[in-house]
Amino acid sequence: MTQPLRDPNHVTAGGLHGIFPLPAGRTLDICLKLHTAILEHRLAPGVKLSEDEVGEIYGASRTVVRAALQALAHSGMVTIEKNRGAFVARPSIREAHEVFEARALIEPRIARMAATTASEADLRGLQAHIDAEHEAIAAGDMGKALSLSGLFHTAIADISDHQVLANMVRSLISRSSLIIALYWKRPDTACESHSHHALMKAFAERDATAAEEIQKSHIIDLHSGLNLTERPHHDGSLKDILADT
Amino acid sequence: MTQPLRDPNHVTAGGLHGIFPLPAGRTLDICLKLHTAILEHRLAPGVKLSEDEVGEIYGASRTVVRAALQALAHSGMVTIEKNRGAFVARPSIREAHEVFEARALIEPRIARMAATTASEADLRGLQAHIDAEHEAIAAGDMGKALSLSGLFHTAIADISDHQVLANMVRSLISRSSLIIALYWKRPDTACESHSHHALMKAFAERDATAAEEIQKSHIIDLHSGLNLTERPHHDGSLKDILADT
DNA sequence: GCAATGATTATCGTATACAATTATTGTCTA
DNA sequence: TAGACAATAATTGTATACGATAATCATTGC
Repeated sequence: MTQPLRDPNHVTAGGLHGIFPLPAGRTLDICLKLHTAILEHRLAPGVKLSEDEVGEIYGASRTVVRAALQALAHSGMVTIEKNRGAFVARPSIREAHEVFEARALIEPRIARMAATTASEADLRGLQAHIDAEHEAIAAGDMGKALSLSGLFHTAIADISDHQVLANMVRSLISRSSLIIALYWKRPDTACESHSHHALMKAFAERDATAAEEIQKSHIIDLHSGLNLTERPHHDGSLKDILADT
Repeated sequence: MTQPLRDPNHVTAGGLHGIFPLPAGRTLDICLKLHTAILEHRLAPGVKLSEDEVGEIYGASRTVVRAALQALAHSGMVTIEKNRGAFVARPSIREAHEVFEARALIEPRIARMAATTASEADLRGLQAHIDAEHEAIAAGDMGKALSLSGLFHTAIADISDHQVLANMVRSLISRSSLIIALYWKRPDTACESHSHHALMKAFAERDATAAEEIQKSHIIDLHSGLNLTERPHHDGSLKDILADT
């Protein structure tokens, strides 16, 4: 009988658990809310997250907000600067390369494992994920579509049943969301969802080798879809946000 | 010109930076002290880390101790249970397998990269590491020897110059220390240091492929040196500590 | 007009106090 | 004596207050 990797009262809700080893509570709530806001590109890289401000929004004291921000810093989504505060992270070009190199190493292995462990219910869940993604694209909600695209990868990680690697993947995907916000070439391209379909097919056929290779080339595609030759256009400061008007 | 991955005031001292994205200060100090204490097996898995107690030892208030414990929880060295407190983590058998599987995936790649990027100074540094390890073994300080053995792997990760993967390796090695404390078969075996020698040789010859394969089999060896069939002998509770007498 | 400098303001770092929860101990009863 | 229950003690969760640091802006001198 296998025992859980961490304590059971470490939340398992929402599907994006695991990166935050926090007991359930308001701290975890704030983590999750900020996390999804970043994943949906409603919080741009570089935006300042003042403790007082966040605390007022969510009705919590600075103590709990601080803990949440530090947790987010550990997962790489937030940068904390001494005596200056917390900001939504702004991954460098170098970090962008490294994150996608790491994904290209880990995720194909994850896909291989998931291909053998996926249940029928898992496959239906993945398909529902793809459908929701299409729906969001049709509705023009690009933030949500991108978020779901990432969540598809984390769902595979969950299916693989390798919690250590799955947590790494989750962290990498969260950072990828920031990287895409900063460096994505074609803002309105339908996000490679045909790769996701191909993966689904490999899973359905229990073809582990195919799943591994599809995932690898998919991530290399994503990597090459980035413009990593120049500094990002806007850096999150108010000046740059309003520069277009 | 490459820019640093994180903010420069995120400490770079001591060689085990990187897992703790904290600004320099007392919180980071306490993190590092507890971290090395765990790595040197002076803090056994399951030991309770009371906030008041730790705070009194290091002369800090609970606020800063709490932050340190949460940081350690994020790197997987500490488990926090709601309303019960923080404990040195006690990795399950399953997690032990997963950690070494992850290492077997990532570290060979790291070794390959390090073989091409290592400078002469890097090689001298690694050799010094090995020497220090031998010295500790000769002095009978097994805790320090084991700690240095792990630090050898993190040193390679640093040399590889891939910060994202290097941080993952650091976290995995820290957890490996706990796993070894719980599951190591032969308490007094000279810890495979001949593998480290072989790696050094591959680095010196710039043989990336050899380095990759040596590292892979080295980690598989470590994995197979664990007794992962039964629950750990003692779990940190008084009952189990005194059960032998 | 522009740059340097000093006071002001806002924000973070830390300590401490109180509330909530859990663990322990002592007592009672079957 | 073993088990259940209640009171007590200890520890964590959270809020708030104070001191320290950095950014801002007005003022002054060139």
